[in-house]
Amino acid sequence: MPHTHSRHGSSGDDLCSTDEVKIFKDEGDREDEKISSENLLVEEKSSLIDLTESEEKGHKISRPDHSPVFNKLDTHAPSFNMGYLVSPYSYANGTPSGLPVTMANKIGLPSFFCHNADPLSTPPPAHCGIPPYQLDPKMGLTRPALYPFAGGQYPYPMLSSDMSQVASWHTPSVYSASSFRTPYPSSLPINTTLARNLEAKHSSNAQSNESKEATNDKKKPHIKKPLNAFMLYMKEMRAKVVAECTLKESAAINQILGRRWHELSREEQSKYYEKARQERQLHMELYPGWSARDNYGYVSKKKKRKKDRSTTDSGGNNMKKCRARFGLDQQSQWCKPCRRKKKCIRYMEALNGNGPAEDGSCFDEHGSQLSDDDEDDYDDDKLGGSCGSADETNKIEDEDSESLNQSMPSPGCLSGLSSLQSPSTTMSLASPLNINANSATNVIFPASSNAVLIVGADQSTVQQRPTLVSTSGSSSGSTSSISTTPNTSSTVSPVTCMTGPCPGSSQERAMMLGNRFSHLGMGLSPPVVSTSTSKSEPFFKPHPTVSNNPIFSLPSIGNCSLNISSMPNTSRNPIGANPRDINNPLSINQLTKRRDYKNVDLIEASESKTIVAHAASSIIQHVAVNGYHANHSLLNSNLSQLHHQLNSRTEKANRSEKAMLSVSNHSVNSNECHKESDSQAIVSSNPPNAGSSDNGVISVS
DNA sequence: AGCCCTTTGAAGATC
DNA sequence: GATCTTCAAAGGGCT
Repeated sequence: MPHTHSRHGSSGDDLCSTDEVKIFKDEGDREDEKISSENLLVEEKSSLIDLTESEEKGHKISRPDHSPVFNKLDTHAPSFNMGYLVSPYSYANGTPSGLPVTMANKIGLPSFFCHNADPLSTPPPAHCGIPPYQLDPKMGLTRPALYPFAGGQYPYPMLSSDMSQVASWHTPSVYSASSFRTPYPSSLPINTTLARNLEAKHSSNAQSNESKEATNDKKKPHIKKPLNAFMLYMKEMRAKVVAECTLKESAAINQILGRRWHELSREEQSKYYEKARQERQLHMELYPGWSARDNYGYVSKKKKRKKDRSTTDSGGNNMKKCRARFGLDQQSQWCKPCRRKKKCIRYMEALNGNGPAEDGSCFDEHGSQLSDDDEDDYDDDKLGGSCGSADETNKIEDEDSESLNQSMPSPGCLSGLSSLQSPSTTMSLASPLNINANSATNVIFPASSNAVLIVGADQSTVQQRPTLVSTSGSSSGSTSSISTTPNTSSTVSPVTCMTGPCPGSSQERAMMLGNRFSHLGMGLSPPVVSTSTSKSEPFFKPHPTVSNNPIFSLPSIGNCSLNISSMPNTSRNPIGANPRDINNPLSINQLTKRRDYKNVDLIEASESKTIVAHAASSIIQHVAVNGYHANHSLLNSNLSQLHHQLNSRTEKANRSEKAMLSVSNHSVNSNECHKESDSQAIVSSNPPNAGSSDNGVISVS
């Protein structure tokens, strides 16, 4: 039950805060719920009966005794009936309380149980004459249940046979049906979980055993989780957004919805929290023994299986290299490299897809640790990047002399890092700032100062790795992202600077990259204290002040005016930082299109990127030493030069890039979805002019 | 065909 | 207790 006191007590500015979210959570003890319910009624819901309260006070047994719902229905306990049929809660805004839409749908409730079915919003007394549910083609039982089950297989096990109807036990019509009042054997399990419990209690009972077997035999119905507030909101608003927008991709739509969710007023959100709470409550009532745990692994069963298989294959003895596989006496069957003491091709092929890093480059064909000398042999192969696996990641720290080129630029490495991210903190490096980079690939460019540049890159590796960190509109179609600290939120720039002591050695850099890479994603500084005296500090300001940092409000570079500071500071994935961001000029669709250009001039692009990287590095160094000033002439001029260099060197590449960008811009501009708020994050992305700044992008922002 | 992406929130799992 | 992980909806994109 919502704690309204806190709801009104908190500042209304931060709708996104977790605290506020919790405000609307009913979770918590039912004790608390009872205690606070009266206040709630007074404050918000005085006009409506707090049926939950009555239910809890007079009907608290519903869950503990696990008694079949039928019994409850049979008794016509008002509390129960109303508790189920009419939401015990009303909305603060006066919206008639009804069963949550989804649950109502789920159980086949007529539309008047839906919150927005105004004419019938107030449910008639359960005993009143009500059109048979069969008459309602849409909301009746005939409609597809929200929780899909095989024909007539309403997830409520007890319903089983006839109780596909029970789906309708919530419906007034059924409720009034005489057949429904037929006492249902109380011994029948309410659901599988409850069945398990009951069976446990009566394990000695043969009958119970039988039913247990039957339960086991029967395919366990999948009871889905109740929808949370946001899910309910999405469900309700998706169609609207789709109608408003030309977007069809759910990922993009979800971004919009996510943003709008945060823009919702407190009251509006509370409505959905209420709905969600009701959903959960109803869900609890419907499936008393159900736990979210029951669904764990449901989605990822296949993944797990896959994983297990993979683990078994790669980690088990099945994956042996030639020597271990065939033995010394059958060297004729060894692959050539093995015979030459090089990488085991068979082994690698078997690993197929796991990336070169897993080819066991640190191990010999016997799987034993290699000495450095041995490793050198393998280096000759140049088959494997040094990144991508945990082992390799660790290696970065261990190998002092390993060049960053080996340890960093590999997309495989980045990909591996990206796999560490939390979905909620996923931030792609693809930035709206990166509109024009030719980069088909990227590079983590180690600046000699406090900066690390992420710019264009070695392409040879990228080509083979569809998933990679994308900085400048990489052709990577996958969402390449880097984990960031949860509280970080800003748009990444192609050139990411890090606060903190400059790693003087390659080891430091490697460690920094290895250990702090997650901070790079959004151009945010890791929680490293920067030297306060450093001139470069303003340039490499840590996250909290990122919005005030000049680097995030760089002067426009050519036609690419950057105004990152105006971007919404969402607590999660910043809009625009994501390739799938609908505001991102390099949204997924565009990235997808970009793929068409990916291989066109890859070499030229790569070459250009190297130049860019160096140039950007110089700029960074300069700024680090001399400090950064908005409209920094050096920066601008260098960028300008950079741009021209790029123009001249990658003219061909640019042509295709521009063509693509034109499409991209068109795509973005044609997106009617951008409300004012939505467009906040849109970086001005004018079609690139031939002469100015389309490449500026890389714009070291 | 099946997974991915993307969002927020709830809840279980893990440390 | 804090953090991580999974799942819930949706549907186009991708493999």
